[in-house]
Amino acid sequence: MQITLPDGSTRALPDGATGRDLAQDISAGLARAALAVEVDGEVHDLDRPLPDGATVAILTWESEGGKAAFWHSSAHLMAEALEALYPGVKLGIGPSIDTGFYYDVDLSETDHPVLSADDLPAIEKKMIELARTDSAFERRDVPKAEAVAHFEAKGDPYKLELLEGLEDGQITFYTQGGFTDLCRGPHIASTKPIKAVKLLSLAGAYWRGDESRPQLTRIYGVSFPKQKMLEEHLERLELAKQRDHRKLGRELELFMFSDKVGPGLPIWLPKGARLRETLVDFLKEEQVKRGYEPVVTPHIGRLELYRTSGHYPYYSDSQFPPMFEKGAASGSAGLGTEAEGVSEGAELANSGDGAEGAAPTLGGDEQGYLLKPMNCPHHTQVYAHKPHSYRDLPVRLAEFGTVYRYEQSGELGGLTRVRGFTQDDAHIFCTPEQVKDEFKNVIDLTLTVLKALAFEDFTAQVSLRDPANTEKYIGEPAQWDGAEQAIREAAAEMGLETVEEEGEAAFYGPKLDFMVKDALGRSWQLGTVQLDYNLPERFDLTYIDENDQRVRPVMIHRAPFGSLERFVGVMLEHTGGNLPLWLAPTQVKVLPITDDQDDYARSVADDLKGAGLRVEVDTRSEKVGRKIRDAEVEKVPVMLILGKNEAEAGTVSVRRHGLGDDSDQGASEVPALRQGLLDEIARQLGRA
RNA sequence: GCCAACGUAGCUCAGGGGUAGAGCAGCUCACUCGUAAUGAGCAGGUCGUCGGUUCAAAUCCGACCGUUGGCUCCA
Repeated sequence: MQITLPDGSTRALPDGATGRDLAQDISAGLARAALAVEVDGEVHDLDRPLPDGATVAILTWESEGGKAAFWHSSAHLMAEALEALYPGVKLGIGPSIDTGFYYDVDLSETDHPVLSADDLPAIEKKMIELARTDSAFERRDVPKAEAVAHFEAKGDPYKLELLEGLEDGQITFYTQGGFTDLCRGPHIASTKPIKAVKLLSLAGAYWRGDESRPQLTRIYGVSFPKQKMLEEHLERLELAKQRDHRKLGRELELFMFSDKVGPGLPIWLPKGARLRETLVDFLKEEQVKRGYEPVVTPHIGRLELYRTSGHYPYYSDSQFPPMFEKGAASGSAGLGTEAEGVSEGAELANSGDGAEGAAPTLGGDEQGYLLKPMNCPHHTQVYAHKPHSYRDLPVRLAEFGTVYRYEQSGELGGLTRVRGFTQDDAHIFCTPEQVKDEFKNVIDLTLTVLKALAFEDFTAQVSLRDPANTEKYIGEPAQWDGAEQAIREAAAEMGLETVEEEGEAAFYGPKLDFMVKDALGRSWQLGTVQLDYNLPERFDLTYIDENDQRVRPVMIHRAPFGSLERFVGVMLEHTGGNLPLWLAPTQVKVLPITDDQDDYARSVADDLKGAGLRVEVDTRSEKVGRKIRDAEVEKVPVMLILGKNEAEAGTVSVRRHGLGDDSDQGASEVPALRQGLLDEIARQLGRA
């Protein structure tokens, strides 16, 4: 038979040859490294016969598919170890993931129902012991009835439930050693290559991700073909922790949290506020250039506003409970408008079944106020305050609006998931024909912002309707087709590469999201551009078209940063806290060598401050070495070292963060330095 | 919210049934110094909160508060 390799070349093999035979045919080294094969795009076991005419790639540890097979096999190995250590354990699912593998297990009927981190080393040990037996992973087709009988005998309800969703004739078992699992595969050939295992963490995980189902114990782990690779992996995890924005935020004194203020409510310290304001100023300028008009709206709004928008009470479990006016008819829970009443409401929500239990009532006519969970309802009122002509459109209303959402306590984390945050929000009201140009305008803005921050590894995702389920979306199908096409074209014309995801659109419109990964590899959504057919309808927004007809505008929600909090968090992790000059809270630190130079240092600082730079002078009674070290630790981009020579010559000696001593000792003139820094900032902002 | 771990000085962490310890940071003094930590002294904590066990609790138990990882990667 003929097999095509990824490079297009072909090879003739005897009928019934397997992936292993192919690897062997290419080279003995490849055969040793081979973990699995990719046959016409699908990953298979090494020892399955290859179909004639297939395109086949040999997968090693270096490929994603190879790693996936390795880790998936490691999950089975862990399951085998668990069965050996904890007889009676029931197994959920155990896939490979991007960073290793996990298995969800139910230990409730074993003699060790609660697993703790202390138990993990024993499981690792057992896994290694089992791996050394060099047991083959054997695949077997199993009739459904036999599979059901197998798991009934074993008493495993989870596997039985999984079987319900599978067709007879498509069911396979894999066995290694004394362990057999329902599994589609693929697997590596044997347990032998699994040389190093580390079980990393334990977590509760609801069966099938459903809170109403039993909670299983999820064990996360990672494994490698060499001990050294595991050590390197653990080192990388340690290094990633150094870049954690929570650690950097504390060390650089950017932000904090206070138990007294409340969980998930970040407090910006002076240096963090400088950073934040710099970001805001930059974006405000870019927005003005692009035709946005700033507006300012209150932090609360009547419940009626949110009933009209549809956010209340529909999303009430993700909102802080409403405030009711004193003496209002509904005061059954005794909530007043005073601060005490409000915080008590929040506590109620915390101990109850979400805010629904906490809200005094959810009656349809309650008068009261809601802390705003988004800015759009307010902005519709700005648009609605006067009639609009098609000649006015698009109307672009921008506000750095602080919003509050009652995230579940377990969801909170650093600056990436908080309960109070500021969106760089804007709402564009336009005609359907303008949608494409508006998307282009927003993409341009977003790319400008990401470029100024040297963000390169982000992905842009276009979220489309689920074509199989069109009735759950509001608006005309033709409108959707047009809009989805407009987004695609806008992205293409702006040179933005996108991935498309069907079924990820909101019910009210398609969207374009910008996603990035944090230091630990978790994915976060930052910027977003969302089309909305819903709110203009609900608020009865209109404009008069050229035929003197009242028609609906299209609304676009957009936030290039998403939230300032999350954006700063992710940016700190990307830069490791080494912020670009334009953004650093302290841009320049002046370091006089002895106090004889203090006055000169202050005069240099004043000169630079006059040009708008953020400058500090270190006049402590310390040696320069110490002053430099502290400035380096604070990650100040520019240090100016001033001694007797500089003071006499009227020059400065420049040291850049992270670069050590530079060669121009004492050689820079202050005006040239000042201009150089200003030019550098302009370049970073794309304004050179 | 649920599962697991954690919570000791501003930070990093040690200790552990007999009422607390280090380094750094801070303050004072001396030192006036040329590219990543000058020295000495001083001060700083009701060991997250509340309750229980005990002659005695930071230590053991419970509840609560908070932090962290996970609960969306589908045999």
